Amino acid sequence: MATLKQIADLTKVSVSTVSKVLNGKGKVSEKKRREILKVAKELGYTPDFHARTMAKRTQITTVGLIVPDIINPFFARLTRGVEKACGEDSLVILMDSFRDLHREEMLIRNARFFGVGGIIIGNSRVSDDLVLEVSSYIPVVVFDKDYDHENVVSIVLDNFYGAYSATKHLIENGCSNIVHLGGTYELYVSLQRLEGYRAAMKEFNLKAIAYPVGYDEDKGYQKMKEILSSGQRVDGVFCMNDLVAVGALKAVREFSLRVPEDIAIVGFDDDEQLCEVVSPSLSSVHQPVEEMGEVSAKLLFELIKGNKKIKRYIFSPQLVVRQSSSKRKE
Amino acid sequence: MATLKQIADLTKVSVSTVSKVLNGKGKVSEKKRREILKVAKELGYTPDFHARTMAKRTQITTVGLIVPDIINPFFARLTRGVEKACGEDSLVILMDSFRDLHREEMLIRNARFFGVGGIIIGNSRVSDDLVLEVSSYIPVVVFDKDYDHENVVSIVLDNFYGAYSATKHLIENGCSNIVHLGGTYELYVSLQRLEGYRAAMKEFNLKAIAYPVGYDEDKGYQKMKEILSSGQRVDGVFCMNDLVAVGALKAVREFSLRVPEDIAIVGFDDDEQLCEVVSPSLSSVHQPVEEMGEVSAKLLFELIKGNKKIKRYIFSPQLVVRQSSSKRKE
DNA sequence: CTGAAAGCGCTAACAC
DNA sequence: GTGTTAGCGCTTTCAG
Repeated sequence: MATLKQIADLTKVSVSTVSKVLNGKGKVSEKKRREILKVAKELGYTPDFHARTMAKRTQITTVGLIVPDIINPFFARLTRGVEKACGEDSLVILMDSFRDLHREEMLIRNARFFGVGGIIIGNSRVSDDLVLEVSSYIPVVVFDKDYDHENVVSIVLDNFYGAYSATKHLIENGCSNIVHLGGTYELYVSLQRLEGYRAAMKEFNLKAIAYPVGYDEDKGYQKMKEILSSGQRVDGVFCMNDLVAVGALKAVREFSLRVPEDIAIVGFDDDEQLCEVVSPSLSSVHQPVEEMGEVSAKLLFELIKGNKKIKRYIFSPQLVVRQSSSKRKE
Repeated sequence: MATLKQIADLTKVSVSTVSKVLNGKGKVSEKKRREILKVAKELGYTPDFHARTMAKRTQITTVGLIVPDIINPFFARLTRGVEKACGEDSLVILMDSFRDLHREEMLIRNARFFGVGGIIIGNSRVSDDLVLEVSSYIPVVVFDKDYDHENVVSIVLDNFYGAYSATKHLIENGCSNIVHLGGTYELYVSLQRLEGYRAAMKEFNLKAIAYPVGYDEDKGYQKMKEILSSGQRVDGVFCMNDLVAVGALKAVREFSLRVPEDIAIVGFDDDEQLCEVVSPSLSSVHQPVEEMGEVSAKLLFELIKGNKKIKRYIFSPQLVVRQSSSKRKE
């Protein structure tokens, strides 16, 4: 790597003169300037990033974004949002844990050695201790869970409301035997959605029937098949996420039942790529993921700047009605 | 930010002693060591990344990964691969151009000021001039196109072969009136796939009928509807990508034709999330994207290390047969 | 054991 | 106009 000094030696001037020319500052004779520019180009000179940020006061802040799985559209969208919030003067260092919790903790713990100004943890499963530990060194943004530490802000989605409105929608569209295919209950998010579902059912004096199912298509498929085989009366299904819903949809079709006429289905997350491709298209509770990513980055910048006022930011999900649950008023 | 000097002052020792303790090097009296560790923790000391990389010889190499759209599963997978290749000692700076060519060029041009060791350009539309310009400063890995410059290596997929084998597969499964819904022909990739299709058709003395259609679902849907409305005989469709194929599938279903019995369909890219969710599931030509990402990172590291021997790396796609084109032998 | 000193590459006063 | 100097925060000889 070419350095200022090399250029200086080659052109018989001082380092500072070279620096001036290359940065277009101060006055330098046209002759030297030409010579310097020429040599710099020949050498393919590129200023050393680290040296420069050390010498200057003004740093480019880099944010460490830790996701469990960049292939998952949810996190890809989140990433997009974060990227958007980083204008010209911030960089995103992406760290994928490949769904390995151990690796994830390692990444979080090491992040501070990589010169990031702060980190965004796009996952709700991190241990509280780790968050607290890391936040004593650098600002942290986390999702889905509140922390009362001055270097941490959390972004939460109103899962309760999302589940509530999805369930209510099913009810208002004529369903009365609505089951909930939920996530495993050790996850906070799953519990909140379960509660939202229950609240809506209770409000209309309907019996809540919920199963902890899981998070992928097959889980939804298997459980739904089981339910239908058992002869249990069902005319509506509210699912933990879109994948589970797609699985349920598959099972319903196998039983030659119509969606939404016989059974209406609503998912959660609103992965458009998925919801609009299946037929009938799937109604789902939309999370403003991209916006959430954008806001998390902005809040991180605030934290880095020293603004300690913000503790959390709540987003409201919104139901997107598609074919799988509409026109069902009887 | 706490510095070594602050700790040194507070503990009445020299900077170098503090450095030794914090790095576990050299011999330091137990008493001082304790004191230093204690103060360091209190201050929430974190070594300055830039200062450290400057002082040490051993740098963490960071790779700049430029993608047009991280939400697109193709690029998400590519990113995954790159991440995988970066072990403990490399970081990925992700830069999303949001499909804005102008922004993309800006990102590529600026990358070198961010201290990256090299960049991977996950897009085939960049201008040759830009690639050449940037590669005079830092190593570059590009896709789909060859360059004869010592600081550039390219990763290419054998699109011709992929298209050829997909088409041949359709023929061998009993199709003879096979149309190709292709991409726009200004894209190199589209042309290669078109040629592969043609080659296979020619080999079996069948008439090639190809249309430049585009890249999204709606394009495939519209064109297929048009074709079916026209009464043209069709029993097989080979599409530019999976989205187009899904669109075509939709159109075929609307005409109450069976897939694959009446019309078999094959896509390209093998986006599993998509292919396995539609029904019937979609056959597709698989690109080993993740592996491509991994290899591109590895080659970039070679380039950075000074290995100038590798110029390009070719990947072979592989057909994945699913319901939309199978069991059709008559 | 401990610390002074040099230096990584660059910037920014401040002299000349 | 141009060069000297003093750091930025850290690591690493090398004396003591």
